[in-house]
Amino acid sequence: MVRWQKTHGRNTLPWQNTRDPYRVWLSEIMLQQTQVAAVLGYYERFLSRFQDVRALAAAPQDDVLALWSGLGYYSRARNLHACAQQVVERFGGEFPRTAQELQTLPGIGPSTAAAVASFCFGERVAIFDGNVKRVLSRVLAYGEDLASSANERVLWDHARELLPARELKESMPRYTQGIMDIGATVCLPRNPSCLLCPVQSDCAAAREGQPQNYPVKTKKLKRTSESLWLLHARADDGQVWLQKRPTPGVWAGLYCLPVFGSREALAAAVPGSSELRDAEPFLHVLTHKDLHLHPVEVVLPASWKGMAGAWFAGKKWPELGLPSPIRKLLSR
DNA sequence: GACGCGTGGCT
DNA sequence: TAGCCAAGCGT
Repeated sequence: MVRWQKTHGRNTLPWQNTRDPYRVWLSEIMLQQTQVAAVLGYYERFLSRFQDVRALAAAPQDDVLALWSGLGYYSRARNLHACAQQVVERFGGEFPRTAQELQTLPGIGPSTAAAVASFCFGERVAIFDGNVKRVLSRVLAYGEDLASSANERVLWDHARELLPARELKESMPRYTQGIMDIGATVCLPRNPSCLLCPVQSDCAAAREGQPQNYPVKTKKLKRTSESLWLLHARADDGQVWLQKRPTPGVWAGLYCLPVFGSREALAAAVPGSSELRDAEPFLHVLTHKDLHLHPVEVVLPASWKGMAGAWFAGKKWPELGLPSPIRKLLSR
C-alpha cells in the first residue's frame, strides 16, 4: 500500500506535502462527505482569507459561513469556527498532537482525528471513512451489515490491526493516503479495477469474483418531501429582504429569504395591500428530503421592517453566506 | 441506534 | 431517471 501510494497515488492535492495541522484539519473537515473536486476552490479561498488558526478564531461567524456558502453541511463551518477558538483558548494556538485529544474538539470525530494525527504526527491510528469501509470489507470479504455499529466496530478493529508497524512517521501518512486513494481511484463502488489494485493478491472478495458484493449496507435512508414558500421581497430601491436561519435546522446560520410553510402564512406576513406574484416553483434535492420551493415576489417600501431580517443591497447580498438554491434564485 | 444535515456528479 | 455516492459528526 505504501509503495503503491508513492508512485500511483494522489500526491499533488493542495493540502498534501504539508504536516501543518491547520491545513490538514481544514481539508479534512471540508472533505467530510464531500468529493475532492468540490473542495478544491473552497480550500484555496479559505486558506488565503484565513492563513492560520488564530485568524480564523478571530473572524466573525458570518465571514466563515460566507466562505463556506455552497459547500453544504454548514454545521461543519460553525464547528470549524468553534474549534479554532478552542485551539486558541485551550491549547494556546497549537493543535493537540494525539487523536484522543483532537477528538475533544468540535467537528472532529474519531475518523477526522485519526486523519490529522496520522498525517501530521505519524500516530498509528486508523481512519474509517467510506473508502476504508469499501476497501477493507472487500479485502477481508467482510459481509456483515455495516448498518450495525457493532459490525462497524469489528471492521474498524481490523483496520487498526492492518496499520503499518514501523517507521510510522513516514509510513502512516503514506498508508492513510494510500487506502483512500485506492478507494477513490481503484476500488470503486460499482466497477472496481482489480487488475490495477496493489492488494489484489490479498483480496478475498477479488478471489470470490464479486467484489461489488461488499460492503453490505441495509440502511436505506427514507426520503421525505416538503413544500416551502419563499418571500422574495424587493424594496422599491432594489434591495432584497433576508433573514438569518435559526440553529438548528437546515441552512442554520445562513442568510435566506423568509421561509413559510404555506402560501397563506406568507401572505399574512406582508401588508394586506401587497401585490403577490407567484414565480416558477423549483425543486431542490437534499440527501434526505426533496424541497419544493415556491418563490413569491412582492415589492415593498424600503421603509418596511415588518419581520425579522433586514434589507440588503445588490452589492451586499452576494457576499453573504447563502444556501445554494437561494443564491441561484437571487442571481436570476 | 436513528436521524438530521447540502451539494453535485455519476450511472 | 431516480437513486446512489462522497476524506462523518452531533444530537
